Amino acid sequence: MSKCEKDDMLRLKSQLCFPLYACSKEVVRRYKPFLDELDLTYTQYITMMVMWEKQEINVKCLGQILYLDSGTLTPVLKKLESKGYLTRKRSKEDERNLRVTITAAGNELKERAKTVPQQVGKCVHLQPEEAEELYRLLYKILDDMGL
Amino acid sequence: MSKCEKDDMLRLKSQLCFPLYACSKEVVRRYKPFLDELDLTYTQYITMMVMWEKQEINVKCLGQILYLDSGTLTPVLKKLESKGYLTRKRSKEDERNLRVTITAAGNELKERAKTVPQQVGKCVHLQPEEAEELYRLLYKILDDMGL
DNA sequence: GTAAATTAAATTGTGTACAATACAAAACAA
DNA sequence: TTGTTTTGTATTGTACACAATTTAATTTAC
Repeated sequence: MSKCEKDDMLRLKSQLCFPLYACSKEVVRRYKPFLDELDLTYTQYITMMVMWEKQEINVKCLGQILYLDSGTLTPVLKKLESKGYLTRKRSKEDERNLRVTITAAGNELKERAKTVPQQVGKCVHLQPEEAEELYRLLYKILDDMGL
Repeated sequence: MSKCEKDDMLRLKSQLCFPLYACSKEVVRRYKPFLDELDLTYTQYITMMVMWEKQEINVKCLGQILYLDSGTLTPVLKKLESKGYLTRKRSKEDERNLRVTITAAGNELKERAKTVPQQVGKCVHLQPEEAEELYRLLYKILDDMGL
């Protein structure tokens, strides 16, 4: 077998986009075993995180927060509705807006999800200052690219 | 409309996984206009980056470098083969291995792709030291999670 | 030397992502 | 007003991403 070591992959390694892409996928993968217990996918999980916070929101707004469009959100929200965690209803004032509202069951799920962040955190061994710096740099890029 | 500002999204913002996930997607999106000119998707692009470097490799090996499995790579490689950028052939020594080899056309594509990194780089305004630190932290996480 | 285990790819099924399009409701303009 | 534009959501089509399964080839264990 030829060399599989990741030495002199200068081009790939020099791009910054690649470790970002790979790291994102690997970290999300670390969530899977814990989210499986809640029968949630990662996308459903981050959607519920917003719902726990906001309780009620429309799709556009949700998409701005999650950096997702209606093409992605519509099926996710329908799935979460079918699981009984939220309801979808057109706004009376403006029929274009779809109001997404969390249900009691949705709020109860928060209790069960409480330990997920810490459990995943155990898989990523960064010093607090490092995590903070990483956090700062990622948001600098995000803000910079202009939501 | 209710508040769409991303204030007090403490939960979402405190997770580190989320900015990683969002940032990865947004940066990849920045590649699209440039990759469109080459008729390459992002996944095809990073695959070609490895091929430009290695010239020949098997699928397993490629997957380890790109953090992708055969389920993702097989269709990508077939697509790149149909575009004439590489060939796929079982290894003589071990028929289980599929050798992926870059073609002359594949190598020629490298010339046209040369400017992509700098063009995307213009969209992300990090200081060199910041980029280096981000790079270091991402690879620390990746290495830490054990390829 | 053959059965069992392992390995590498491919296939299948589910779930994103997102561009492009469609469509209906609301805002705007002449 | 009535026609035009904009806006919010849904739909369609393409392309990942990955777990799980399958298949075929090689290795191993005995």
